[in-house]
Amino acid sequence: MELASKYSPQEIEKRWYQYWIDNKLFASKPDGREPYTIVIPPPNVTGVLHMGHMLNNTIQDILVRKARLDGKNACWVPGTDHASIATEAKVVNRLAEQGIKKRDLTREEFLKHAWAWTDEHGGIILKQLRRLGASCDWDRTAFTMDEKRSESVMKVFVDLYDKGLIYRGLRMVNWDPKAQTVLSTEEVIYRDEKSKLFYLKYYVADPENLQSVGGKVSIETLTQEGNVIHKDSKGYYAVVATTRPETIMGDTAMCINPKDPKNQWLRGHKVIVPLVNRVIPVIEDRYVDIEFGTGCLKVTPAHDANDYALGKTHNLETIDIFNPDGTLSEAAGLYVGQDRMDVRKQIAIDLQAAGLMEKIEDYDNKVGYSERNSDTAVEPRLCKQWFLNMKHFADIALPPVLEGKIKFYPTKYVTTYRNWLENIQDWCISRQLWWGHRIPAYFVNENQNENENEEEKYVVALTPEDALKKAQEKYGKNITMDMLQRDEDALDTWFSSWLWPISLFDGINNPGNEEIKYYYPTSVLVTGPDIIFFWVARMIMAGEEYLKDVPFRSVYFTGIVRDKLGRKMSKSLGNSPDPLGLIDQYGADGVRMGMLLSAPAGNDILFDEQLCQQGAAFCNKIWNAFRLVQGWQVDNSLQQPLSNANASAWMEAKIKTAYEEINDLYSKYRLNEALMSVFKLFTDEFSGWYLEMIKPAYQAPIDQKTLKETLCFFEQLMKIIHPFMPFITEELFQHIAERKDGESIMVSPLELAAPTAKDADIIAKYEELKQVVSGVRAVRQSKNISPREPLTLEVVAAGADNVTKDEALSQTINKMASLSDIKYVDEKSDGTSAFMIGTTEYAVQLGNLIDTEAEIQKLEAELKHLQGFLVSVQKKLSNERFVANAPAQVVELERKKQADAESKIATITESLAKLK
RNA sequence: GGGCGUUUAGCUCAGCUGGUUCAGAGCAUCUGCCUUACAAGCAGAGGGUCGGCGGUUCGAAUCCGUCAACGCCCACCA
Repeated sequence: MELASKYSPQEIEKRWYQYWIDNKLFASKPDGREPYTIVIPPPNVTGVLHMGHMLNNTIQDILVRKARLDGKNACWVPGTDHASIATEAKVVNRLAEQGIKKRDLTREEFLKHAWAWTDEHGGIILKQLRRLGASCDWDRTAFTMDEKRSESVMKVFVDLYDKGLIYRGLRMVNWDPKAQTVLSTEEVIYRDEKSKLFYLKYYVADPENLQSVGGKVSIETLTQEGNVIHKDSKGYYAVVATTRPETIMGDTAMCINPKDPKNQWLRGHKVIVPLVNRVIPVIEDRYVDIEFGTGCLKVTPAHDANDYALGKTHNLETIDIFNPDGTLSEAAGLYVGQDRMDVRKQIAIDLQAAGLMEKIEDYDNKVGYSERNSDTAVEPRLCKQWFLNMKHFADIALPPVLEGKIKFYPTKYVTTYRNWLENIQDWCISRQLWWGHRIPAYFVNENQNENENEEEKYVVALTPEDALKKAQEKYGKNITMDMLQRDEDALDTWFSSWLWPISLFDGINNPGNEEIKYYYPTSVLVTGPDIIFFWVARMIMAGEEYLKDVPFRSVYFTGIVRDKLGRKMSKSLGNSPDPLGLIDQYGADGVRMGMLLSAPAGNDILFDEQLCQQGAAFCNKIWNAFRLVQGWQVDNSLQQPLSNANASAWMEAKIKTAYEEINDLYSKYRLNEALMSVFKLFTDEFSGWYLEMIKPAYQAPIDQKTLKETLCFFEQLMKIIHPFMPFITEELFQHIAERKDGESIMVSPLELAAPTAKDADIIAKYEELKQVVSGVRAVRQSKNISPREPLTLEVVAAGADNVTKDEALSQTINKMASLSDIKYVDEKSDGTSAFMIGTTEYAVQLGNLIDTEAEIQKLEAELKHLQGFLVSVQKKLSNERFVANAPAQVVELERKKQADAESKIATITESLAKLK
């Protein structure tokens, strides 16, 4: 069969993927083998594949394929996440484009649209993963909102409520005015922002009493005591610095630090909120930072978490001036209906016009934004929500990581994890969204009348029937079904994700079933450190709570994929390549290698398309190496030459040794290094040296044994490469030998013995051999001699153990270095160029090509280097403290270095003398 | 403000508990080769005071201290 000289992946990749699917090679069922389980971090159901997914899923596929090759029962479970906020926002936007407003729809109508969108876009991303070669068990594909997963979520909610771990409470929470929902603290990201610090005038409401403050002292005295008193034509006033002037309508106090000498004069007084003209008390609290601004703080209990705390302590009124969409409410009295950001601009102007603005300064501020709506600032808001008590979960989730039951790669994230858990806050799990798992709580509304102040009555139950029963037990027999109203809110997406490793195997609905027992705990989780709190930690919590065991044994944290300049990939920069386009261009194998080459665990990867090119080139290399081997004609009458037998022994030793290293790297998740080892093993050792050693002369046949061994090596190498490059390796695996239909490299274990001391000896011999060959080649290069021009090599005063003394090895040297002869001499001839390997001198006869002057220069340079080296060694050895303190081995080594250097110097000096 | 991490060749990184000529790899660069497997290739070569300073030690890229730059995470300074 004739193979093209260039490897073209497109057709081959498509064909083998179909073959794997047809033969159910990705499918897994519990059996007697050791399980190896990975659950995919479910991408958003409406998402599209990006470079981050490529990296993450390439890594997972490599690990899964490696496990499969090692004979484990590998199971990689795919699925998607409903991503409630993101998806709901997309649906809302899409509806808006059609002129439909969410609020005009009923919940059911809205959900119909959402499901339509999901069905339309859902799973596109999973299809794209197939192009990459992802070996997921597709029959297991799950969705966080499918029946089993939803049921699990409901059960867990009810269970945790019954355990007293879920509660409903009035808290200051983070409100996203765009999505109009609450967010958890983790979903708020703080960004530095250049903003303004406004200094507002709060006039003292009762100036006539000022002098009496602090015991009938005068203004002058107060000033002398360190008070900073402001006064203008309109009277005395305090100055309050704020970044949010639009919230003054919600001010219900001004606060000073009781120890602040600047503001003693304000104690016990009342001040007037500018523009609003409301009179508010001056309260005192040590919370206030004396150094910040003027030391006067406006207190807006409804719109700031700290102010809320102050309000509670000092019994202040709470005025909520915002509507849920971020516009000003009736309660504000001013600017009603306008957006808070517009009001901020406008009120600054109005304050200034009214002479109520002392000054405006530039200020670097931190502003919280929704993790999902990065353009909308989060608003602190007071409302009733559902919370999960995290203290309990932190207590059960910390030990497994600290004790190493779960290993993090890289380990530095253990600290991050611990810090978070040790300072954890309760998790707000309710969201004012429709797309998601509806909270199974039922409010009992006896008079069918919403009243904020009335104490809430509710029950939590799996079904309306259960709810009714519970409600009757709790609130009396008179409760009827139509008095029950199910909570409109949905749960935070992560409240379903945290069950993922359990719910995928139905471990909540069907505890102790065969699958959960077999596949759980999963082997490894591959994900980004950005969701260590959102997801990783919470899965550990759920695992410990429901299975009393960790959800995974290791976590491999990948980095962020950046462009080669280190910038994040983004649509606006246009620096994010289209993953499928890359696969079209370089083949999936090439792209996989490109992704992996620069991706140590936990480091950001600087993606450079060039690396995909290198991957594609490697495929081509493999392809052509195979072309070479399969083109050889066998002559059964030929005996295997000794040189081939030796080369074969060497190659075997080399593969065994490399394989051991590679396995070690796998175990440490150092996949990029493993790939590099694989790459060098194939390119340098196998193709560059071994194949060249055994390659028959042009059109000459090869002996059967060598060919058989070579094909065996080839197959072993394909198996070693397979996890990284599944397609080309499957293709060649099928070419190497007759395979039955359904056979696959995927499930053909590679069993190699551990390397022995004998292997190490062989490898050492061949390293020396390579050095001799390279030495000769270097002489050729520097003298501009054709690679094919036969040369004679002299070995000066060769010991019995010199490589060239071995018949087989010397044959190989002759072949690789194009030598016509190797001669053993006591003294090298005239007209040679020499080099040293260890303490042996080799000389290439050049006849009249020799340039004596250049030769002398070369030797003198080397001599100088050696003499310098010798001095440093001697210095060490003449240091008594070194000889006394260093281990004997080390001293011995230095002695050997000294002896070797002296011997080399002698040789070179002699050569120089001769040349001169 | 607190914590963590990084700094080694032009680029990306490896160098574990100090001691093999330890200063490495891949890519890039330069030079020579269209040698019938592969020019997406082969052969050869150059290139670094291991961020700065100080210390411990017979010996430091490696351990300690300190400074600097960069990055990440956490934190209620309006």
